Amino acid sequence: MARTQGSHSDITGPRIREAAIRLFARHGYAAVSMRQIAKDVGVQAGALYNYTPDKQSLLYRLMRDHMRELLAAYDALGQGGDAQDALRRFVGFHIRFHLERPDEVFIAYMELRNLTPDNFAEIEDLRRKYENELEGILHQGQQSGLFSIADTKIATLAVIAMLNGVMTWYRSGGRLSLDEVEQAYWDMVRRSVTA
Amino acid sequence: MARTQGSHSDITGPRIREAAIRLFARHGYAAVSMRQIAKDVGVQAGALYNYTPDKQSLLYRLMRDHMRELLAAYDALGQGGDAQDALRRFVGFHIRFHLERPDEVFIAYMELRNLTPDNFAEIEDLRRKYENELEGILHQGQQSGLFSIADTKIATLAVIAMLNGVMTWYRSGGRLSLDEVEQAYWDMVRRSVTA
DNA sequence: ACCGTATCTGAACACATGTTCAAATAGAAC
DNA sequence: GTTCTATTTGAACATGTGTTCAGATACGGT
Repeated sequence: MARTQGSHSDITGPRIREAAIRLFARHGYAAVSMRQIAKDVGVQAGALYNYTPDKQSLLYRLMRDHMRELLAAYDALGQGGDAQDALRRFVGFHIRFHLERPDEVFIAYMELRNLTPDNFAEIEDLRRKYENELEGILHQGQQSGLFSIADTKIATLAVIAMLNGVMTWYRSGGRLSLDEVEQAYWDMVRRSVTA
Repeated sequence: MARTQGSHSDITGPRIREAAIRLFARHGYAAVSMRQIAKDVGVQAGALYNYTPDKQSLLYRLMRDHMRELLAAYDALGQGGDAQDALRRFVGFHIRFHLERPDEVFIAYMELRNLTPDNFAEIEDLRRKYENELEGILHQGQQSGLFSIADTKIATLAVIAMLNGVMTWYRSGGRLSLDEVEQAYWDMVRRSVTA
């Protein structure tokens, strides 16, 4: 026995991605075996190697694609307005983008230590690019007198950490709507940097 | 060959703890084997089982003890002053306590998913207790008109997330002193909740 | 000096791991 | 209908996993 019905690269490829994302997010990269992923897809373990050279690359590509999507989506937002407008745009974007992909986000910042040094460096580079977008906003607001920030680097990381916290508890259909959550975080972020 | 020179429960026990903390923090619970821990201690894998019934309990006790220490240390801080004083005390305590134990902290919130359901529930209970301390402060400040917070539950988690961010970047001997870091975070936290 | 016990070793167990590959087959192209 | 190739299987490989345990040994008490 070998090739099964309905087998095709266009189908199996994405299904492997989806299964890996779900399983890595749920149990962690190290705790998930190639056989578990294969079983979830409905295929034997060996078949996975038509789509990834090894387990490490599977993780790396997941994270790399996620970070690229993040940067591309933020870029597509466009610019305009003053620093406060830009900050508000950033907060809203960050919350919504991340809540739409909880599994990818979880992986992207929980599995960094399971990347090889080379892969780690590349992902870190992408992450830095995103942080720089926020730091640029804060820096500009500080220059123009709109914000009052002791250290823009600290503030950047503090704001991102604060926003990331939303993923540890928010569940759609819960007590608060997405708009209410966004409003609450925006209030806190705005006040934490405003002069 | 068997029992080696200088072997004693009082020595090996703590060394196993320390090795497990370091290795779990560095590579993750699932990626660290009992043999690696044993090698780090300078002992055979079998010897570990004089100190822990199994690998899971090793992780659980690490996290449980850490959370208990956290709660005990915060309790020992004492009370007094208004909500703003209490909040300042909380911020300073949280930053300092967590920066003193980066490995334990890392484990305590990265390895939750590797706990059995029972163990997970117990750790979550302790974490909740700690969060309630902060929520109490915010709630009291809101009642007394000192703070202006839309939702104390969100604010609690946002503040803790913000403070936890410090551990992702702070290194002693870096650009900023501990006092400067504490001051910067306190400024942001205060402004984010103050009326 | 001897004994008893706490402590550790080393080997073993059964099973899981990532990865490779010849052989088998389903679907596309003609 | 035949051929060709992309795709999958199933078995195998070497190594690693958590855990157990009989036997060996060093230390504390007498």
